[in-house]
Amino acid sequence: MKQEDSPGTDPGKGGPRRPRRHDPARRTRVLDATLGVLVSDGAAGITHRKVAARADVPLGSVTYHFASLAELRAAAFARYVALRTEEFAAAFAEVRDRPGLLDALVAQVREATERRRSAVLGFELHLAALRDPGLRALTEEWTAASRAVLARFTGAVTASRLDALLEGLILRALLATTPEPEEETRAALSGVLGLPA
Amino acid sequence: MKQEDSPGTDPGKGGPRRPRRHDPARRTRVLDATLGVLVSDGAAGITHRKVAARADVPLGSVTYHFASLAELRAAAFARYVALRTEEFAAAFAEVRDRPGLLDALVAQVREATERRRSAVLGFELHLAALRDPGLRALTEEWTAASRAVLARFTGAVTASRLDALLEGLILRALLATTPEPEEETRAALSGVLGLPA
Amino acid sequence: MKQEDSPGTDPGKGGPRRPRRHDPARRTRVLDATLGVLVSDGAAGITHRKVAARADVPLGSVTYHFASLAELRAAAFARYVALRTEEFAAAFAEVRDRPGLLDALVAQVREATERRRSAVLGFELHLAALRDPGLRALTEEWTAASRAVLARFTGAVTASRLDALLEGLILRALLATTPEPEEETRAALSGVLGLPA
Amino acid sequence: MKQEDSPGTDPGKGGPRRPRRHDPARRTRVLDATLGVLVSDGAAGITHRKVAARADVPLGSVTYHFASLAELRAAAFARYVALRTEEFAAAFAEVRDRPGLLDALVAQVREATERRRSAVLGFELHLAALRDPGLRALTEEWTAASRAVLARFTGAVTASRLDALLEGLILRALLATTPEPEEETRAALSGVLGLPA
DNA sequence: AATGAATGAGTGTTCATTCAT
DNA sequence: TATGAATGAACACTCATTCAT
Repeated sequence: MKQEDSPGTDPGKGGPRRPRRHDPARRTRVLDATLGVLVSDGAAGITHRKVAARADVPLGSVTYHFASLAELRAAAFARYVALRTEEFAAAFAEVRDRPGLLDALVAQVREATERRRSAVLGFELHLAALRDPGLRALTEEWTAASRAVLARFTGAVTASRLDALLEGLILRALLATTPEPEEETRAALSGVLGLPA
Repeated sequence: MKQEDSPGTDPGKGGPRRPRRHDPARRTRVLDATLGVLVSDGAAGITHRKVAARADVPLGSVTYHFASLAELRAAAFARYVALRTEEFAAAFAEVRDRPGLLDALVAQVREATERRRSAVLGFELHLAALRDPGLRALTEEWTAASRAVLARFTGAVTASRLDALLEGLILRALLATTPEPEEETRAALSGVLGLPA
Repeated sequence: MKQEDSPGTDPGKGGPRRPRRHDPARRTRVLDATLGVLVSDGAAGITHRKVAARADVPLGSVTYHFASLAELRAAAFARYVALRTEEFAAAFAEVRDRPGLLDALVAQVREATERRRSAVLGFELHLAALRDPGLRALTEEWTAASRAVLARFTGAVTASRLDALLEGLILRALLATTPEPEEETRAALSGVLGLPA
Repeated sequence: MKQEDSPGTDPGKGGPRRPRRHDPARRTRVLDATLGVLVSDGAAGITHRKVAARADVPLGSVTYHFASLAELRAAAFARYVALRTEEFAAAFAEVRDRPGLLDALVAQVREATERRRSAVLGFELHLAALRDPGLRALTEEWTAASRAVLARFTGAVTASRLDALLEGLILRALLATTPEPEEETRAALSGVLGLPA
């Protein structure tokens, strides 16, 4: 909270100093840092200072690239949706039939508990959008993209049901202290898919 | 340490003054005010000041009854679960058969969009519990209570699926800009219940 | 910060409950607790709550027995002086000659570093009296009593010098990270006493 | 987040308004204000607000330059030691022989009662260091510097005794309601110096 | 006589934002 | 273009004190 020494000198304590100028990836690095803060501290825990520290950029750099906290938050959520949508599509890219689809869906639930990070971000976005209609477009886009991935195998109606159930299953899985057996997850999804349990 | 106005006088700005001592229901009123703030501003938006203003009690009264914000938040969530559990049970009290159950479930989704308040509180609790394991006991208790209500009609396994699907459907319904037709909701739930769509 | 259960019941968690009425030693217990807080947190760190907790009496009991914090502080200092004066006199009660006096004085310095508590209290009183003339009478009384003890062996003038040097030596001893050898302490006091080093 | 008055206008209540930006000496002014508060109210009486008011800077400026109160306090004490050490050295700069040294020492005691300010600061530092080992380095540095000044005339051993006695004499002088005659002070110091009284 | 609920001023600290450089 | 000093509102929390019981 005070720069005692001139920048560029004293490479000594506390990590690399900052001779950084011209840093084209900075915007992206700031957004990734923002997602990190979002996971740790929630949407309301995002502050310019925390983001700047995590991205290792000067405080002024954050306010320079993003006019307000709200803009920063929205941009970070948008980046999350872009990343997550791609990831989701990739998870189903190799799927060829219904049993394969079921496997992939079950894996989604399992992986959510293994890497809470992404799931927490998703719920943060949901809750933020519940309050801020400005984010609603983003959540709809996301939902539509997810359904489109699933609809390739099932048709729109079933895709929609699957998607809702998936959401509910992931939330339950994240909150459970004793995890449900994977067979039950599989059976629940099978039912909606019209497959034998 | 500085008495700006004599008590009882100056009803001028900002509403009625406060001759209130001895107020046994105060704790509860503070909790209800906290739930109100929670709905408006989210878990991180809870502040002693907002709660005090909404409950029409002095600031010190909030900190007196709840040693910390975390304690206040936890107590408010606990009150929500108690209220919501009772409400949920009541909604299924008159149900006698599977078609009746289906009606009641569909009504839950419909009502969530009509009275966002309670649904938002539920998701706030979920997200808070995702970060704070201390709240996990409360969410588990809540989930168990909800499943118990449903299990009366369906058995434990189906109740669990219904509960997860219900959660997902409600979230989707709350976030949708164009609401899904109620028939689709009904059909999705019917599938899990094993009823003809 | 809230008494959930009726007093007298629940002897369970957190130490003995409080069936205490009629407690004639309470005033004294409160004062001793105040001295404890004084040592830990300094004169400005005294609060009704800390004192009440340490004395295991209800908050109201402290304000009941002592009309204000200042009164409580003054009473605690007075108790300290009474205790310390007696202790000091006792330390010299068996002294019969100058060499014995020297030994006793050196012991005072040594013991100050061993039991910082009393020394810290003494300096707290000095500093408080520096600001609050109302405490000056107490410090003078204390100084006079100390000098009187020493004067029994040395006459008033030397007693006064000894007392001042003792104060300085104790302060230095308390603050030194590497303690001075006891021989040096002995030599310094010897000089004032007119004894061969 | 709320601009009550436009900057530069309203010179009305409470002194001149603040168009002050760019103020490189601000850190030092804040430290001097802190020493002022320290003298008036003691170490525990230091608050950001009192310091800000005394330095005539906004509250945020104090917290900006000093990350915590403890840091502010430590920096203020360090500044005091620097100033006081220089002053002490200056007081003995012209001393050429033992009688001159005695005069200078007696003057130190006399001046302490005349300008209590500095003496009080010294005792505040002692007491603070008694509790906070982090300040011990500062007090040791100070003691070493003082002894070094005196040792120029007397050798290390006598310097140490003189220093301790000086401390005790000053404390007694500050607390006495009826001041001791200067001759007694002189005699006490003479004894340690090995000069004829 | 004794208690603890109640109150609101005051604390340290964090922060979004502005702006001179 | 980019930075960080600067500002004041807001925050959680502590507290001396008052007062109804």
